[in-house]
Amino acid sequence: MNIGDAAERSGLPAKTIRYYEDIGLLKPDRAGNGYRDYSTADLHRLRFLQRARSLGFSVEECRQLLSLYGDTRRESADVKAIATAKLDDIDRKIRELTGLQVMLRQLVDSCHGDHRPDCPIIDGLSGRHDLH
Amino acid sequence: MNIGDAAERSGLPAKTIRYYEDIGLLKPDRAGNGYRDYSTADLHRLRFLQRARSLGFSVEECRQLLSLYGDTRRESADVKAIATAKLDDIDRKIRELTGLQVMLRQLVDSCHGDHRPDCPIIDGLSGRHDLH
DNA sequence: CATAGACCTTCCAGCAGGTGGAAGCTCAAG
DNA sequence: CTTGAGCTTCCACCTGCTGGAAGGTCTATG
Repeated sequence: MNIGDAAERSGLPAKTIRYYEDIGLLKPDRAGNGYRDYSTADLHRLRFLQRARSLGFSVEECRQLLSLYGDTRRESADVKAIATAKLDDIDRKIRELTGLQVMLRQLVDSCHGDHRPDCPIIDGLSGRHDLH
Repeated sequence: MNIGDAAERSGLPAKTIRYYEDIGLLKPDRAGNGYRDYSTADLHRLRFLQRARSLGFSVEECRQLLSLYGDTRRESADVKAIATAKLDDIDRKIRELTGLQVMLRQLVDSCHGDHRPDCPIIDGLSGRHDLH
């Protein structure tokens, strides 16, 4: 399978697939004409990467997961540890963003948004008033 | 005030402060010895940057906000528009992360996390089962 | 058989937003 | 006078791609 098909079937751009090969996440065969030739196993790896990346795993985490993926003697607990750490990250990010949301909402709501030059958002960000 | 003090008082690393100068976000004076000399106005800008960046504004958005900040004839509505757009971004990010959280939580909860080699997380990420 | 256009290849550059380190100057304390 | 902290510039590197140039290849049509 050519890279275009692999791209379409994995949901990843061809550029990204070549990049993943560059950094050693997969090594597809080459056809006689020099074109990359993706097997169904390669396609599995690509789909795995697409999902894991979109779930917020870093490329390095994906690399770890892929090495566990290919290892039939791996322990389920190893994988769970990575996923659980990621879940903690996500929890933290949501909490941070929610904090920002509250702060920014306060700023926006206190702004009259008209033609007067004074603006509570600018004042708030400049630290003239304490937002906490 | 030297860069070290400015760093401590603004909450930004000295490296980052120099970087912000490089990209034209501020232009502190220079003392006779060549050291950067930060005024209280500079410090305001740095604190502004620290807060705005931590609130998720991009550097370019900060640049816009700073130009509005210094412009006494700016319209409050301009600032409100930027902040409101940012709030939408944050809402969207929180929704996305919450989606990921649900998915990943399902995977982690379905994983027995023991010494057996089969692992629902790997299986889920590899697309063998549909998660939706 | 020629040619057009879609596909593939490699390589090089750049994006955001910094961070790390080397080499060298300056300042304050003892 | 020396030591160590702090400052300077410059250059490279980080993540995770993305865009583009220059060129080879494949397929359909005339």
